[in-house]
Amino acid sequence: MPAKLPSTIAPHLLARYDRHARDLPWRAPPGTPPPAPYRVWLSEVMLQQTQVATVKPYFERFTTRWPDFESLAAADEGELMAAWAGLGYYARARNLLACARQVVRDHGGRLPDTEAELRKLAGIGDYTAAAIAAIAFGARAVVVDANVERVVARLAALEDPLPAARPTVRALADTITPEPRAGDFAQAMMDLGSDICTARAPRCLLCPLRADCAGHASGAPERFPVKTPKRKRPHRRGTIFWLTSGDSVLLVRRPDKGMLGGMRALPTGPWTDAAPGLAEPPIPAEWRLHDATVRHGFTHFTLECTLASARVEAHINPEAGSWWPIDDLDSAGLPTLFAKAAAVMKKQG
DNA sequence: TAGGCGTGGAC
DNA sequence: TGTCCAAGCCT
Repeated sequence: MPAKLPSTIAPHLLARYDRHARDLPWRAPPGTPPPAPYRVWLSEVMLQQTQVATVKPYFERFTTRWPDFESLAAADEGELMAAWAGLGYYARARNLLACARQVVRDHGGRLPDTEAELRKLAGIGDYTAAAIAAIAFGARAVVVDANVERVVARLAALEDPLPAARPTVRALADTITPEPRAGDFAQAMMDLGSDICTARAPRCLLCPLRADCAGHASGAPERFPVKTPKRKRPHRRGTIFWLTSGDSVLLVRRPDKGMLGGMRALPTGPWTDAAPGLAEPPIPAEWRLHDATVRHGFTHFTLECTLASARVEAHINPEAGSWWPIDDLDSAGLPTLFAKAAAVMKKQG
C-alpha cells in the first residue's frame, strides 16, 4: 500500500467547495442544513452511472409527482417505469419502488440514518449507503465512487490497476475523509472529478490539490487510474416488429428479468450473431422486411435491428400485447432502442 | 467474482 | 464512425 496521503487535502478541497460548489437541485449550499433524505436518496439512485445533466429533468419530474416516500410507495409500477424511460438501468426503477415501500412499511416512512441499515434496502449498495449517511445525516462515511477512485489514484500515483485495487483506494480515501463535513467532502471530491480531475486531460493548473498530488508530480496524471483492459463489445442482430391496426401499433411488456426488464416495448425476435429475419414474430401475418435498420449500443454489446411491418384488420388481442395510438407513442415510455425504431417507422408512414 | 444491465456526452 | 466513460447494484 502506498504511503499515507497528505493531511492538507481535506482543508484544501473544502476551501474550494465553499467557493465553487455546483448549484444542484438536490444539494444544499455548503454551511446550510442538508436536504430532505428523500431527495438525497432519489438523486443518488438516479445518479448511479448517470451524468448530472441527464438526471436533472428526471429529478424535477419525480419530485413534483412523488414528493416523498409515502406518495412514491403508493405509485403505480407501470407509471413509475414509464416515468423512468430513457434514464436507463431499469432495475433501478424497480428497486426504487421496492425501497420506498420498505421505508414506509419497516421504517415509518423515514430513511434509516446508518450505513448498515441503509445497505439493507433495495438498490442501495456500498457507495449509495455511504453517500446518504454522509450527505443527508452528517455521518463520517467513506464515500467511494468513480470520481473518488480517479482522484485518489492520481493523488497517490497508484500503479495497481482497478478494479482489483479498490480496497487500496478505499483505505486511502479513509485516511483523508474528515470527521466534520464528510458529506461536503464527498461532494467536493465529485465536483473536483467532474470539473477538474477529469478522466482525460485533467486541468491540473486549476486544481487546489496540485501541490498534494503525486500524479501531477509524475508528469503524467492522465495515466491514472491504471485499469485492467476490457473485452470489446460483440455485435448482435435482431428484428423489431411493427404491427399496426388502424391508427394503433402493438406494444408488449418485456419480462421482468433480462434486458430492458419490465419495460413497454415493440415486439422483437431473438438477438443473435446473424440477422434472424422474420423468426419469432408476435403473430403470424404478412410480414414485410424493410431495408431500414436501427443501431443501438448497450453496455456489453451493440445491436442492429432490421424493421419488419405488417397490418391487421381487427385489434386482435394477443395475451401479452396491447394496442397503442401511434400519434401518442411519446407517452408510452419506450426505451431508446424502440423509440428510435418508432421514429423510423413513423417517418416511413 | 465477473458479467449483466442503458444511455448520452466527449473526442 | 468507434471507443471510452459516468454519483453502481445485483447475482
